[in-house]
Amino acid sequence: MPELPEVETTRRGVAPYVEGEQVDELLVRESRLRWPVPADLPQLLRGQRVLSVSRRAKYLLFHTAAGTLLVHLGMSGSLRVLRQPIPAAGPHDHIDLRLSSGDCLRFNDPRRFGCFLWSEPGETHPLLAHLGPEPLSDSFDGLLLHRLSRGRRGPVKNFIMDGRIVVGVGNIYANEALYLAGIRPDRSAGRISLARYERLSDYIKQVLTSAIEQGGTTLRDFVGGDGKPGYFAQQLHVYGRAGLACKTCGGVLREQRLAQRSTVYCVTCQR
DNA sequence: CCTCGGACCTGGTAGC
DNA sequence: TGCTACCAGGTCCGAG
Repeated sequence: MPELPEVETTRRGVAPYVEGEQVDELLVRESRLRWPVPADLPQLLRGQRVLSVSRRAKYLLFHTAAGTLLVHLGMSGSLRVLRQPIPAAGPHDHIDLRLSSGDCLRFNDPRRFGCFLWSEPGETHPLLAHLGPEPLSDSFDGLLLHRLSRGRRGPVKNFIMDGRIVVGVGNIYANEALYLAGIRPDRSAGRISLARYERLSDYIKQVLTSAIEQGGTTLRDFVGGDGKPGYFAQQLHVYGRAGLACKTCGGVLREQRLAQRSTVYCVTCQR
């Protein structure tokens, strides 16, 4: 599920239940995630108070005085808050974080592309060391995209999905933002003007912001029973609509694979 | 440095 | 109904 908006929605959903609480136990049922869960992670976390939950790119960061727990949801991961009585773990419920309140933060991830890692106080985890700016921050704009794209020949869609350029732009929103900006996904990044990059950065911000706002309507799902984080009720213009009519011109939306990812665009409205 | 393809996994669905 | 092939919201890594 997790594009940036859903990770942020998860953060907002779990933070009220986790912040200020002490970790009673980290229960690891399956340690074979994208990277092995460190064997000493339960010991490192036990008794620690979670001071805050923040987000960097698509990583959730649980800060404690002893260090920071890094969580990534990969392609299929989710975190849910469970209240007492805590239901039995089901398939793919790999990790439980038991809190002193009696609540439980449960990690489920069928594909196991997610991760639970640790970083010591004051050190930047290697996975976070070379990340680009947050898309919703002021340091991300068209000027940055224009500057970093000079000389690059690869498709602009790959460029904006490169976490070293800007983080958090996943496949769905890359497709959507390029459509809204009127830019063909396969155009060379280095041959796009500053004006068009300003338009593109604006739409990236807009589409992520509105998706986060809509994600906010599903917060209760993180506490409740079946816990399927709702998919964004967001109106998608192109993603998943190959072969259907462009909402602007009525033409048939075309599909192409870029970097092995499904890419949908309108040949008329995107140049 | 840049770009590309493969890799890691499981589950759902389309097609035969 | 059953089997197979392909696809899926991410992103790291190594080869060229």
